[in-house]
Amino acid sequence: MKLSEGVEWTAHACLLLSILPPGVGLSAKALAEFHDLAPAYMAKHLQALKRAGIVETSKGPGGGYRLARDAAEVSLLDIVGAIDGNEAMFRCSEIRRKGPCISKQASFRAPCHIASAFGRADNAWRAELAATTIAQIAKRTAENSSETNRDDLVQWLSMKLGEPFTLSVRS
Amino acid sequence: MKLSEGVEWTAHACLLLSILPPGVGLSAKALAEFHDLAPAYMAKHLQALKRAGIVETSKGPGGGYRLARDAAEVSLLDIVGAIDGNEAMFRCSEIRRKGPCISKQASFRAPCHIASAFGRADNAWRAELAATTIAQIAKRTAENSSETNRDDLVQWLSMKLGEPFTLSVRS
DNA sequence: GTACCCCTACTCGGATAGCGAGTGTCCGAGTCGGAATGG
DNA sequence: CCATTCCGACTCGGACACTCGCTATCCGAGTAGGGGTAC
Repeated sequence: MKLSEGVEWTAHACLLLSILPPGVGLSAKALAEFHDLAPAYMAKHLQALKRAGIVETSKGPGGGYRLARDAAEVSLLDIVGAIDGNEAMFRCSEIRRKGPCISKQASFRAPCHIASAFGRADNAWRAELAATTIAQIAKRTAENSSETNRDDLVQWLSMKLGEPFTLSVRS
Repeated sequence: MKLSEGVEWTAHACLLLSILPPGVGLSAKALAEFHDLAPAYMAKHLQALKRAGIVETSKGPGGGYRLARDAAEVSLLDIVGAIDGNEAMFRCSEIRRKGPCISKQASFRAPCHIASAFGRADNAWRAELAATTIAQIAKRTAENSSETNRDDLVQWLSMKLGEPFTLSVRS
C-alpha cells in the first residue's frame, strides 16, 4: 500500500516543465539533475508519462520532454495512473463465494459490502487527486517562493536552455 | 499501490466473528476453512490483528480468536492499519531541497504543495474507511442474504462450535 | 464414589523459505546541428 | 561567399540485472480438557 517513488519524481518534473515557454523542453538528464536524482531511472519514469500522453518528446540535440497539454489539464491522478497504473487498491476476489457452507442454491446478487466500502474510499482518494492540477500547484508554489529561490531557478534554466529565461505566470 | 491480500481475508474473518455470541471464538483453521483460504497464512494475518488489539486469543482446545471489542468499534481503517501499517501512501522525501540550484540561503518554510495534495487525498481515503465499521457491514450483509445462505451458515457454525447456534442481530 | 494426576490433542506464535513487483542500470536506435569541403 | 555533404554528439527508448517486501509454510510453546488411577 505504498505509492511508487516515481510518482514524486515525475510530479516535481511536471511542475518544472510547466513553467517553461510553450514548445521548449528539458532532457531527462537535466530533469534528474535538477532534483539530484538517478538520471537513468528518471528517464524510465518519464517514458511512462509519455505512454500516458502527459508529455511529448523530441530526439537529438536540443530535444527532451515537454508537457503535451496545458498544466491546468494535468492532474495528480493522471500522473499516478501513468506511473502506478489505474487499478483499485482493493481488489475483491469474492472469497465470500468460496468455502464449505456455500451451496449451489446460494445467491449473491447484492455486491460485497466490504468491496463496496473500499470502492467508496478509493473514489474519494481519486477525486481529491483529480481535482488537483499541476497548474494549481505551480501557482501556490510560486506564491510561497522567496526572491532568492526564483533567481537561482531562472539562472539555472537559462544555462540549461542556452537562452535567456524569464519567469512568467501561465494559466 | 496495492493493498495486501490479507486485508480482504481478515475483514471477512472479522465479519464472521462479529456474529458469534460474546466470549465465543473460532480457530484460525476454521476461519480459513470458511472461505477456503490457506490456514497458515490466515493465522499469520490474525496474529497481526491481535497485535493491533482488534481480536483476543485463547489457546488450547475450544480456544481461538474472538473480537476484542464490539463490532461497532472496529472500522475498516483499523484492519488496514493492522495488516498494512498506518504509513501514508505518499511519503515526501523533500527532493525539492536537493539539486544544484538550491543555495544555502534558500528557505522552505511553506510545505511542499505536492505532498500536501497527497496528504489531503490520503485523509479522504482514511476518513471513508474510518466511518465504516464491521457492525455496519454485518447489518447490510444480513439484510441482503437469502434464507438458504443463512441456514447453511447456522448449520456450519453449530458444527464448528460444537453447540447449537442461532443468528441474532447485535448492535 | 471422588479427587488427583498425567497425557493427549488442539491452539496460538514466531522463525523460516520462495517469488514477484518495483528499483536501478546499461547500451542501441534515431535525429538534429554544425563543421568541413568543394564549387 | 554559399550550398552540400558528412560526421559527431546528443537524446530517447527498450532490454537487462538486482533488491526488498509480500506470500506461503512449517514446527515449537503453551494450555484446556478428558481419561485413568489411586485412595
